[in-house]
Amino acid sequence: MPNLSERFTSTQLAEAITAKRTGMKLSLVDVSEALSISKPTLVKIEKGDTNVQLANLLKVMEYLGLSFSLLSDDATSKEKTEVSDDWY
Amino acid sequence: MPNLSERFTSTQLAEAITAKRTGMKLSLVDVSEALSISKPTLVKIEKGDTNVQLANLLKVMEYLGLSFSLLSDDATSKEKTEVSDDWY
DNA sequence: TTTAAAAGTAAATAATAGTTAACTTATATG
DNA sequence: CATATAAGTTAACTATTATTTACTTTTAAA
Repeated sequence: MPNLSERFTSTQLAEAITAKRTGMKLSLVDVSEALSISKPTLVKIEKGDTNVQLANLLKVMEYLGLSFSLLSDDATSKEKTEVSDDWY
Repeated sequence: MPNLSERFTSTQLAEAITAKRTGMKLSLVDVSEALSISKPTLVKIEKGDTNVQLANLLKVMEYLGLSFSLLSDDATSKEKTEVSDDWY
């Protein structure tokens, strides 16, 4: 059973993107051309550089079928809790 | 029971950030000064504008105790699955 | 209602990410 | 090995985001 409350670091995110892209047999140029972003920018994203536009990261993730869910450190409990619509 | 496979949109992320900040009784200026980012940038983030630096978003999230987990659309199943270390 | 604090906006400038084009390693594969 | 494809890098230039400062609007409390 996967640990659903695991935080993701930007490095892990970058690794997951590369893994998903290569698993889909897509080259950097395949993806960069499909999304109209440059290869150096895509390389930055896959290196875990956080000095990139959020919009570019989201385009890449959507194209590869990756998405986020959000976790909130809850001060009142020891566990991190999933943020849902009725959370706030 | 929270739905752990729920995708988050950038709008929902923005709303969660504002909710967490106000819940912590912090003003925009409190956060922007603590993180050395400008108030207009923080407002952009809280409006769900994705044309912001990932680094700035992550700083805000970390400060407020929010983090991501990653979901992968798995082509072989109907469910989205959590990305874990042994996923790729 | 007056005041103060916070939220939100705007415009000019500064800072920096993104693009392009070319080049250099790597990694297969015939 | 030789060749082709992909990965990764670099530098000059362009495009865009971030900052600063100031202002307007909203909210809430006295």
